[in-house]
Formats: sequence, structure tokens, C-alpha cells
Amino acid sequence: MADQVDRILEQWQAEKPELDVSPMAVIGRLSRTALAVDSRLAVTFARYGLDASVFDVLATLLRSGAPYRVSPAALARDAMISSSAVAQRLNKLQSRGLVSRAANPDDGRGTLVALTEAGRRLIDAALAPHVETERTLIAGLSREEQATLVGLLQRISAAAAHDT
Amino acid sequence: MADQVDRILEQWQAEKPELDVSPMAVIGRLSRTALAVDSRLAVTFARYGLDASVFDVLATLLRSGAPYRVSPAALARDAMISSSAVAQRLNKLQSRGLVSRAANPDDGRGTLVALTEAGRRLIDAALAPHVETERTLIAGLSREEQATLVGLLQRISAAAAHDT
DNA sequence: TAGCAATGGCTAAGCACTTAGCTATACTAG
DNA sequence: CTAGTATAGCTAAGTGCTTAGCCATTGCTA
Repeated sequence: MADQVDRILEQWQAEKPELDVSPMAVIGRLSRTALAVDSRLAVTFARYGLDASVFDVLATLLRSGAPYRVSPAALARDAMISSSAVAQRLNKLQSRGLVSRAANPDDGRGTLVALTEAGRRLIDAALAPHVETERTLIAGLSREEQATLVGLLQRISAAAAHDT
Repeated sequence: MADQVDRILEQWQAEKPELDVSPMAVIGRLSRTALAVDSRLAVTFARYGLDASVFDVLATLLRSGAPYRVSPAALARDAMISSSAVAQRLNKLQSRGLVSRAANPDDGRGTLVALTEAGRRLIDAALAPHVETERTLIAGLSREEQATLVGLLQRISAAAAHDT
């Protein structure tokens, strides 16, 4: 069953026969798979009035454990985005009443973001359905295949991080 | 060697022990790996004054073969973006002199985008280094492991596309 | 063949990210 | 202690995407 990536590879083979484009089979499919997964996850998020970036912030706060307080810097590291992107996300979340900001008593520069009761309820409701959606995406893979996939992804991640 | 995803899983285990979050190990790492790969590829693109989206358009034109003409609609399908995003990319590329637009003689509604000579030279120069970067990312995987990875990704892609 | 839905391409407006640059607090070295 | 540097958080400006909506042409159908 030829897919989009297969057709692309055939085109390259015809136009640039001297170039071995086999890495595209792997890397190209990785990107496209990630996109397809993201768009599937977005469906579940939308049922709760969320998107991936909002879910990310709320989920990070939830899994930090009681009292559900995290610094903006930690949120940025975790979500792999800039600190200014975090500030903007928090502005929106705060105006929706899902998080609150307070000064960090131990560091005059710092802020601590906390889940409000409404934020807590929302992420608590969305979490299990989200994980369930993820589970359906990998349902076709055995435990062993899942472990294999994780191992291979880790090695590519390491290679990508290495010389960046 | 515990990575970021491992730490996240530990946090969930502590906060939500009743929830089986093992799907996150797979899906979460997939997303993060794709991000890490994208940022590594961006380094090579930048050496040629490109980014991934510009490269995508020029590469699509090149691999279409002579006379290197493609409709905006086909570019949109290929890049998995909206037709308006294509129009905006083309506006920039045209003002940089890398592509040209002409009416489609066979369809009064249509436009055909063509590589200019400068665009041709640029993508021709950037292509091989880009593939080489991709190759270094998967250099740690044997041919067999690469094939395994492609197969697993295809199955997740299929699952994601299935009920979207 | 006239009418109407579908297709192709575009601009406008809105949104979320980026980098640049600001302020304030904390750390470190002389 | 004080000067210089690093850290934390923020806003402003710029970029590239999205959806909404427009116009022109095509193709189907009654």
C-alpha cells in the first residue's frame, strides 16, 4: 500500500537517481506521523474546549502534584517553548480563570503558577479521555513493538540533540 | 538513561497511580523526537537561507521533474497546509525571485508555479546536504531497524488517519 | 442551455509562536 | 560592600499559520 511518502520517494528516484534519498523514508514519515497524531489528539482536546498547548500547561501543573504550583520557567522547559510563549499562554489561562499567578516567596524574581479549582476540574476531566485516545493510536502495536519503537525514537532523538 | 519523557511518566505514576499512562511513553516521545529532528534540520536549511516551509515548496517543484511546474493546490496537498498558506509562501518566494506564477492554459481558474533559474540553483544546492543531515540522524540504525521503524510509524499513521 | 454547486486561488483578520529588549532580583568575585 | 553577570518574567514587534470570505471559471444536471 503506497502512501504519500512512497510517491515522493518515487519522484526523487526519477528526478535524482544518483541521490540516495532513503533517509527521507524514515525522517519524512516521522514528521508526517507526528502531524497526523497531533491532529487526532486535537479532536479529543476540542471536546473539552482545549488545544494541545493549553492541555500541556494544565497537565504539567497537575502532574507536579499538590499544591499544583510550578514556575513559568519550568513550564517553558517542559513544553519546549520560549518563556515569552509561556507568559502569553498564562495570560489567556488566567483570564479564563484556569490558573493563577503569585509571587514566589523564596525568590523575589520568581512567579508561581497554580491551578485554580476550575482548572483542576477541567484537566482532571480531560486527562483520561486524552490518554484513551493515545491508547487507540497504538492499539495495533504489541507491547514489544511499542518498546522497540520507543527505543528507536530515543536513538534518533539522541542523534538530533547531539550536534544541535 | 532517563530522559524528559521518563520523568514525566514518573510524575504521572505518583499523581495518578490508577491511570495507565504508558501510551504517553510512545506518543509523547514521537512528538518530541519529531520536534528535535525538525530543529536539527533547520540548521542545515539556514545555511542556504531557507527554512523547512520554503525548502518544501522548492523541493516539491524540483522533484516534479521538468518543466518544474506545479499548481498551488498540489503544493497545498503535498505540504499538508491550507491553500492560503501556499499563496502567502508563493508571494514571498516570488518576490525573492525563486518561483514564478503563470496562468494555466488548460484551466482558466488555475495557476502554475514554476522554479526560476535561481530557485533551481538554490534547491539543487541545498538538497544533497539536507539528505545528508537526515542520514546522520538515522546513522545509528541498521537498515533492518530503519525498516522496522517505518513499518511501525505507518501503522500509527493509519490509526490516526482512520477516525479523523 | 441555464442554473448552481464545486474548484482554484487569493486577501483579510485573528492567533500563537519567535526574537529582541526591558526591568527587577539574585549570585559571585574582587 | 560593590560591580558585573546571570536568572526570571514580561511586553512589543514580526512571521507564518489558520479560518472566513471573495471572485472567477468549470462542470454537472435538470
